[in-house]
Amino acid sequence: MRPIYHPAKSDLSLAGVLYALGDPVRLEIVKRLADVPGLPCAAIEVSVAKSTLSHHFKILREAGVIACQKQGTQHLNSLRIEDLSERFPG
Amino acid sequence: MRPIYHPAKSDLSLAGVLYALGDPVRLEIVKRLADVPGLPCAAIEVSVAKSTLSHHFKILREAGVIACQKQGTQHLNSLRIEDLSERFPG
DNA sequence: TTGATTGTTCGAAAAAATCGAACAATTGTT
DNA sequence: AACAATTGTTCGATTTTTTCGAACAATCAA
Repeated sequence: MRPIYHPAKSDLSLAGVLYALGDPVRLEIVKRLADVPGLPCAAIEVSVAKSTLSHHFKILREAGVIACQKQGTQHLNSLRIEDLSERFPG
Repeated sequence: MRPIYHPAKSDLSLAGVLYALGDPVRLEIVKRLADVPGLPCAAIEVSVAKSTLSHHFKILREAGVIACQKQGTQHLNSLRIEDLSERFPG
């Protein structure tokens, strides 16, 4: 089990973050996480295959929008709000 | 010469706008237009073919990020800042 | 061990982006 | 008018990205 990769705050790019947010499914994920932090992937009901959903989480994670932490069989996700607002004020 | 299509303010979607902004070339265009409103397409120097650049402007236009006005042979572009900030406060 | 749960990886199919060439509209020049 | 120059769009082909289902991996519980 390798550790899950997360980019450093200084590595986040605005285009990358906007790209990650610019998909209806991923935006929905972010909205849900904004309301309820710590959700596992499976708690998001969207109409895509689970492999696609996994891909969307990866995009969000690698863009620095969310952080992911393994707990048992599930992955708990939360927004990196602080990092994002410090890196891109406004 | 048909008129150029622009979506109504009420038709703008957040995912659509973020999608339009989530590309390095389009983000660069928006940054340029934020500094200098009224630029024609040709005034943006980016490393893509002009047909691709035309496509990027179309994406931005149809997402409601920019407005386009024909003047002679060129198309003058500007940001729809007011519409965007009213539609998506914050 | 066996089965259930949660999520990832893989290869193939579908969708979107990119390019160059051809085209269209307008302006200026002869 | 005719011609060329400028600005941008449209077209078809190629490349890249997204999506899916199936197989796989990791963890927990009985």
